[in-house]
Amino acid sequence: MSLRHALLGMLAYEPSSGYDLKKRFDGDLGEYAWHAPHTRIYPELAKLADEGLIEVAGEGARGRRTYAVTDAGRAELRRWLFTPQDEGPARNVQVLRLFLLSALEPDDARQLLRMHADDSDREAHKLSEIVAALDADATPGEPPQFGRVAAEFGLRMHRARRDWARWALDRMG
Amino acid sequence: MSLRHALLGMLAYEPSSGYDLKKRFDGDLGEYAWHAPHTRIYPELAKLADEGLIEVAGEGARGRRTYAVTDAGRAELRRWLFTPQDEGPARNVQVLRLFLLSALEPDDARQLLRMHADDSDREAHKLSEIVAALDADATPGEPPQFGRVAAEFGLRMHRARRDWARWALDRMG
DNA sequence: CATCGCATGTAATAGGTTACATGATTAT
DNA sequence: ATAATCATGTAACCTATTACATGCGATG
Repeated sequence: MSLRHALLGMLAYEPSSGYDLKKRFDGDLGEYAWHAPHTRIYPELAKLADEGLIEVAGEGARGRRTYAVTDAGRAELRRWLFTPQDEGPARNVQVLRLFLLSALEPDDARQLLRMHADDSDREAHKLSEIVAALDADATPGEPPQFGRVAAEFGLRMHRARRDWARWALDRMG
Repeated sequence: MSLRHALLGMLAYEPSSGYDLKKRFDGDLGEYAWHAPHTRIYPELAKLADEGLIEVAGEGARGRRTYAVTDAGRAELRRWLFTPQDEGPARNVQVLRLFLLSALEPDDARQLLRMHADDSDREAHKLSEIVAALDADATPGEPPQFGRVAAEFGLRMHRARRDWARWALDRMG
């Protein structure tokens, strides 16, 4: 279960309320990395607090509770991040689709590969624009900008997928 | 939910029993693409049969039921494969870990990136050996071997991740 | 006749989604 | 005033994991 670690990580970065975290899940983080609705966030925060991994750091208007990680929480986050990926069971729709290509007629398979290639190409362009915008805003000599680093990851993944699909098409003749 | 489509796809490839499918999930498919335990396979097969997407094509010893896709099932599979990925909510542990790098001290982040790089390098080597073995066995002029194509995908993904991690390390100084 | 693999199932629990609900504050 | 947004919650339902269970058939 990664939700708890996503929450720990975000709280380690800065103390936040459930509502703050929900907004982050609605943004980049939720789009590319991990998503959760508020109905899962709040109970999980309660559980984490119960286990002493986070604590209420302040209360605000409208019942707002700001949480912060405890030392135990920070240790758990580090432990998780440094545990070489057990990965759990595979859940990769993209790769699944590849495996299922073999259930299709060759013509259908080719058409699908072309779709994959186009799709990745579009995503790669989208990301390269994001990357360019981030680079334009960056002040030189700054400490590592992790959004930039994650975007680069996505960019490279999509390019690799595009190139792979083209390679496969080429190979099928 | 992709399990139903995984099952449809495998049955479209060849009629099988729940037990046969379970074994496929325990192999390559389950390791790289999608995993499911038998306790999810059987109920899902029952549901698919109920909806008329598959049907019992034969019964064997020990209560064995062999299922085959119906025309409706084949149509649903095609529809799904050709629907440009709605993808559903993000669930990507790897990318999540990247986002959470920002919650760590720079030294820790560097160390983790090095772990990522080494990890991917190891996986890439593993896959390149598999690919080499597949290529050695291949008879030239054969129709597309999809296992080979899927392996190539994995290989390229790992290489891209490795190169990305090295790029990130380089960028952090 | 014992053991292993085949073949399917139930039950308990946990994790995740969707719909519905509510009250407080800020902005217009 | 009124609407928008902040902020949290309940309940019903579905999906997934894990542990436990059972009986048949082939092999030695």
